[in-house]
Amino acid sequence: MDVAAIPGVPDWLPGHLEDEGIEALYPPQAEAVEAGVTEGANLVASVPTASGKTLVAELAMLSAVAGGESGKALYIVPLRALASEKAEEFEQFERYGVEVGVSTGNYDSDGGWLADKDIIVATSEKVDSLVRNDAAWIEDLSCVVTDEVHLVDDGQRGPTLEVTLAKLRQLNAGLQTVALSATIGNADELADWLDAELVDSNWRPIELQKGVHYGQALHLEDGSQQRLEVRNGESETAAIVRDTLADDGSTLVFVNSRRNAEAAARRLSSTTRDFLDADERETLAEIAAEIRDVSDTETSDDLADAVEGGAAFHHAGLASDHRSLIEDAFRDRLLKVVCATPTLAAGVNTPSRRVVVRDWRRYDGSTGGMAPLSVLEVHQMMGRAGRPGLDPYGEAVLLANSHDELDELFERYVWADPEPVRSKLAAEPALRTHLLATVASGFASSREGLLEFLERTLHATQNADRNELERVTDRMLDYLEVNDFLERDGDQLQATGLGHTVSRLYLDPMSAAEIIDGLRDWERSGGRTESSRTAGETGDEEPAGFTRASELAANDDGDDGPREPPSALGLYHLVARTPDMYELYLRSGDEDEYTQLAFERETEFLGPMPSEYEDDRFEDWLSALKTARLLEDWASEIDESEITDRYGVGPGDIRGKVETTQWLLGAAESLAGELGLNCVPAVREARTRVEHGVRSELVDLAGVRGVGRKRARRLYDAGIRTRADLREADKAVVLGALRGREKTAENVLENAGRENPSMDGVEPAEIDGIDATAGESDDGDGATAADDPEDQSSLGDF
DNA sequence: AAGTACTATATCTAGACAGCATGTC
DNA sequence: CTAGATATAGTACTT
Repeated sequence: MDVAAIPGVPDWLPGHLEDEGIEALYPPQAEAVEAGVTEGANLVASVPTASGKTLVAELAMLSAVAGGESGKALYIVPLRALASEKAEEFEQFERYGVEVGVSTGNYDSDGGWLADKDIIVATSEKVDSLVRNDAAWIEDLSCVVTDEVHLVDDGQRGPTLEVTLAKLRQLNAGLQTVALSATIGNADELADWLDAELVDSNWRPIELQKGVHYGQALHLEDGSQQRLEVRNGESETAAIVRDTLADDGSTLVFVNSRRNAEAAARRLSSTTRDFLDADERETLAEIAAEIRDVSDTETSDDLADAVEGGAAFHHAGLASDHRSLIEDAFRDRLLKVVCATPTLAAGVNTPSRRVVVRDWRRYDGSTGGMAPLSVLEVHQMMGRAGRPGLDPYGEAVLLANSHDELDELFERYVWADPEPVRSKLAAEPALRTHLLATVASGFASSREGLLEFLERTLHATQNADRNELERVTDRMLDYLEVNDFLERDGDQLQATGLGHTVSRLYLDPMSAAEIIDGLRDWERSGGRTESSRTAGETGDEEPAGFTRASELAANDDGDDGPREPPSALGLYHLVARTPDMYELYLRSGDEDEYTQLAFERETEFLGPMPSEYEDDRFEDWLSALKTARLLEDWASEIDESEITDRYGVGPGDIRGKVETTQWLLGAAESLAGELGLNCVPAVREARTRVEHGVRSELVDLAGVRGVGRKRARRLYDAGIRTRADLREADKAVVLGALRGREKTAENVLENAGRENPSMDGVEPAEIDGIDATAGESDDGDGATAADDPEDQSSLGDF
């Protein structure tokens, strides 16, 4: 189809597309247009990665935005990183007056309110949250596009997407719904659910050959074979990487664990190293240096070492700066190999000439062994092969080490159709969250109303039998009522004040209940007590250190009155055991170590400690303790490298934990405030400490922009203890504490509100323990966290 | 004594969304 | 119903 023939789009669009070199639509795009996607029709497009889904979305959104006075389009993505990536793509339309905005949990576009934007990109949870909080512009939407809609199959996050789409469609009867999916077996059911036209196609702009390597040959799905020799002492993967490099192509290797990714990258770097020219070596060395600057950890070092040889690993333990450095270097063809966990299969666009799916089984504790990856997941990985416009074709390869496995892999993955996508809504965690939110934001006010609302979900489309859904619904309504989030009056359901708060805070009601119980228990019991005793003990013999409150004595005059506030560790533990925080893995030896810690610090925990004999619960509780101590270490200014070492995590994991803790403690503060509890200041302090990674005495200083944990400590040690001190202090001392960096010092003073921050002519004072010439490089803007990676003064992910 | 090659054994396991408030002349 | 790669310690053998 000629671009000039597309109906319903703005006048400028055909010219724009031609400028971009697009003269004709790809077949699936043309099908979408014929199905009316530019004329308001609902559409489900099930097409391979990189086959032009984005243009379909753009056509839909632009036609919707251009059409009406207040038309507005929403683009829903599964990951924050995709939100920014997509928004950047859409910004090409800003020159035609189409404003693009982003909204995710940690980032809102600057330059005005979302209501002023024409296209808004957001994660599904953010959209859900915006609906719960009555964002006014939601009713102005004329088009919603959902990317990667097959993720409704995900047990954890799928229900959110499903319910959110149902809500958007209920709010706005005329809403055009476009859903983009990977190729799946039952796209027709999704179309059925969304009352949509269906484009179901396997067409790709670049040929993709799937195959299996076995022995000395690559067996391709078209029946052909290529000789691909594995040399002595060389791994199969290395042989493929070498073969691809001989043709000047790069390889993406998917493996099943972080450790495997790191080991594979290290080994493969000796293969790739031989193929680098002098320029590449130099640029890679620069990138390696940037990587080391991101964080001073072993992970960072290992990554930099591999990168110097032209290989890299990629997984969620990396800091986000690490990840984008790797992604960019791979796109620029500097890196010849990236060994990745599934982060990269679902994440930002990083195509490659060849893809090797090295591991097709992954450990799964719930099945007690290695479970095969789903066909969809493997196909998603394979779909990364072939860079549009750069490669003549893509190849995706599985590895077999027996003839039987060769056959099995062809059956199981190469020739197989992806599993059908199934709604996971009828599960307790999903329903307790979404039932409460649905009632709280007024979509239903009775059990029948709820069930009627649930008719709009994919679950209802896929399941004729409503029994299961009703059964779980009833159980969860009881749960919500018992915990005082919902009130029932006859048939009527109403959210309590608390229920509204929980829904708006975006907490799992079970997390809220845990937090509320913990905080209340603490206040009721005077800071420690019976309930912090091991539940399995009868109480005749109190463990040592059990009666701290009596030692503190001052207010020990009864049941009420001010209490000793909970400790940071206690609060971190409280939020760490909530279902909204995912658990750290307990390694061998950890169990003993944390059991001991649990008894040493018994008085600090909020709520009862489960008995050691309740295996599962106790283990979860210990795992939360491990997380809590990690957070406490972070909030005690322990070095990042020490923490990654001690807990066996990567720098990215620390950031992730810190971020979740900030959110949950923020929520805890709101709940405590609403319930009139006394611990609000303690909660706030624990949150601020974890946010900046500082002890309490630095909280004020670390709140100054440009001052992170390291700089705050240096300033403090130089005698500057508060933001106010910063406004008054001797500039020489400030400059000395900041290791002689003038720009940094000026910026910090300015951010602290000092009248004249200029450092002209100021000589840094000598300060004990600070080497004025060491470390910190001055890159010009001085006050950002980036010039001193250890500062970690900002949490920005983008 | 140090290096090498090999084997037995222990260890460990993917990912990642969400609140709020509020600034500055 | 279902494990396998890697790190590490240990061992035998060579140089």
